[in-house]
Amino acid sequence: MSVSLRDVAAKAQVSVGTVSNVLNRPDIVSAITLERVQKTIKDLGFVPNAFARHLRAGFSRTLGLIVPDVANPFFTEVARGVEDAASKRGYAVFLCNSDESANKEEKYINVLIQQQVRGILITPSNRDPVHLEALLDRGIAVTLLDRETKSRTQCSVSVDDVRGGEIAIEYLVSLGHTEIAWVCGPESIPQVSDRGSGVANAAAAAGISISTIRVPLMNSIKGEQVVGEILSLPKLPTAIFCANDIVALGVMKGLLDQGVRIPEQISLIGYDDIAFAPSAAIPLTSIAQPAYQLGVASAELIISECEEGDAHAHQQIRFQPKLVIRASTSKPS
Amino acid sequence: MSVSLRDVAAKAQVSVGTVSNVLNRPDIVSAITLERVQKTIKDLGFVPNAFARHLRAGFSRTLGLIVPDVANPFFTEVARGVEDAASKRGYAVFLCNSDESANKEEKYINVLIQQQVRGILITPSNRDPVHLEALLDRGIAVTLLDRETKSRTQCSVSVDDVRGGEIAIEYLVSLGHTEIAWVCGPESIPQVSDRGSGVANAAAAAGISISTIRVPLMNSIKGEQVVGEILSLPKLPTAIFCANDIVALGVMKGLLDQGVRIPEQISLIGYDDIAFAPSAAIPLTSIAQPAYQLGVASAELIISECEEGDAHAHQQIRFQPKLVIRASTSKPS
DNA sequence: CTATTTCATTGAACCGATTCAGTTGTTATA
DNA sequence: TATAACAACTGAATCGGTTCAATGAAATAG
Repeated sequence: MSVSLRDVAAKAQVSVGTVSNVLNRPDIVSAITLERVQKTIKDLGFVPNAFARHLRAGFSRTLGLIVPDVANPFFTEVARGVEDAASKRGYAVFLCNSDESANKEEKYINVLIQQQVRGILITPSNRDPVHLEALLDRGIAVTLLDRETKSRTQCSVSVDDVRGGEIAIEYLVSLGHTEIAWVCGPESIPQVSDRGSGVANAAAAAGISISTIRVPLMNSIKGEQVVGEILSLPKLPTAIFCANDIVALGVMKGLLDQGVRIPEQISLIGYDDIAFAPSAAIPLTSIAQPAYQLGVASAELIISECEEGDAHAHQQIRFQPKLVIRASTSKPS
Repeated sequence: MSVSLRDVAAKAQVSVGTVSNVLNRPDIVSAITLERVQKTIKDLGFVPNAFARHLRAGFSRTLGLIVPDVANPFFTEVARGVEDAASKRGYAVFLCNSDESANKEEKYINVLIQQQVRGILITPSNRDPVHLEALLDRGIAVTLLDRETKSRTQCSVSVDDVRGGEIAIEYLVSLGHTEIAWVCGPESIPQVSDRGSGVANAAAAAGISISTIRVPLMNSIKGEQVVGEILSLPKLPTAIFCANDIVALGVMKGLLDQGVRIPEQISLIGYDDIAFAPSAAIPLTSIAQPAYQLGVASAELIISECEEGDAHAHQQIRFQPKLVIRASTSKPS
């Protein structure tokens, strides 16, 4: 069935040790043997068994990536970054989807331990992930993704969500808006609460008060449904900031259906700058996050931790979000 | 560092064989020993090393899934289906992104061989994937995903794209449209060419001719840009069928920007029924594919192939697409 | 011409879980 | 009482690469 290193050794008339050396330290093998063995490897179609290799080595060249929602374009971009960076360094990646459930998260962590992954990149569902500490005892590196650690025992790569919230509000204020609504999801989602803090900071700095409207789920249907509530606020807002683009697009549709003109009557700004934002009915102003780079940075960080060992210093990398201005925002009339 | 089965055996004062039996055939172990060993396993935090287990067994409980584009909502849904079904049967899944490149595809196949996956689910980039045959010799099951096989040596799970094209055109014809434009991508993409065949079939059956407009990339920007070309066709179409929803949303934006009313002046229909379709500026009529079920079915199929061995009969499962009618289509005026 | 170093190669031990022939102890059958 | 049948458990062999002390051969030094 499968060709083993021993088969190659027999066919090439050398010892198993030599074949192993051809694979791992070709420089110490004589040119003539090297060539003969390499030819045999090709002829037999030999592919080394990663299990056996890493069983002996005690560690693998595999990473685990656990995200709360692969369907979210932000995380697919992150995943692409992780994959690209990892495969450049010869690592394979298990992509797991926790669906925001701590249960599924724990289950996947267990699977990844069984698979002997070298490191785990994770966006934990709850704020204080105690169970991750156990991984370090097992010699599995852990890097937090899109979350910041207080503990200094691990690396993290995140985007400054507080600043993102500030940027959005500061921009609206700079345009002259004073009646602003903040449409967000459940406070339990760290991104939501951080962006909310940014909103509060900027509002305080500008000396204005901002109405908060909460949707139970961050999808476009809920965004559309919440428009009625927005339009019946005691003071009609001249600008709306949504916690993500999907919700913002729902709100946009709801407003347009009600005959509200964007941005003339109400300005609208989203978060994430998803690929579809420029092609929305009204091209959407949004806060962009460097999702791909986030993935690349986290993969490189964890791989360096795996390979440098004790020489590795834990780092907390924090990216800055960026305002992308399109047609959905303007001065209030 | 890591706790091995031998450590558990020593601590619990039994042989390694007994500990193994506790894990794999608990019924043949006496109740008292069973309990003692299980307690020890918990105390030591022992997690079996999948490498060693499968090195011995000769096969793993891991699958590989290779898709052309994880960012495409269709494939993320498929992936969710695969993951859910696989993890229900105790299998882990490597998710790989080939980016439509045969090169990357080959590279990932190699990685998956090294990881000793039991089976590979793949949407191959080219129509005739010769290199996949080699996997069968290695004892790795292969199932085609969203592609059909002519060869009877493997399973496949697909959606009838030809029928999908027919359904869309038949529906438009039934509304009374006779001037229809078909906006599609490169002919090299199998989905595009199959849907195109369906369009041609239905057009022939209805005795009408349909203008084909091709975009080089299937994204919404290209969709928006192609609107000029559509509006300058010798005969202005009363309906447009797009090869996927993303392109359709671009076309929708382009039309609305030009002041064209949808569906009064032009009806619009997409393909895939992505989550955002109902929330588009004009809710989009689309052809839905059972993406999640596609994933579940393919995972179950390949796992049964892995476990039944020779008893397994290769199957070609083909799902039917479904028309979802929303506000973007109506009778021509 | 021997002594020492260098270079290429060998082959057995090892990683950790599984498997199975074999051992021990207990209970049912003739 | 002898014997068969069975249950519970043992421990060495095994899977396929990797590693490293040991070996042999050739090159260089004394």
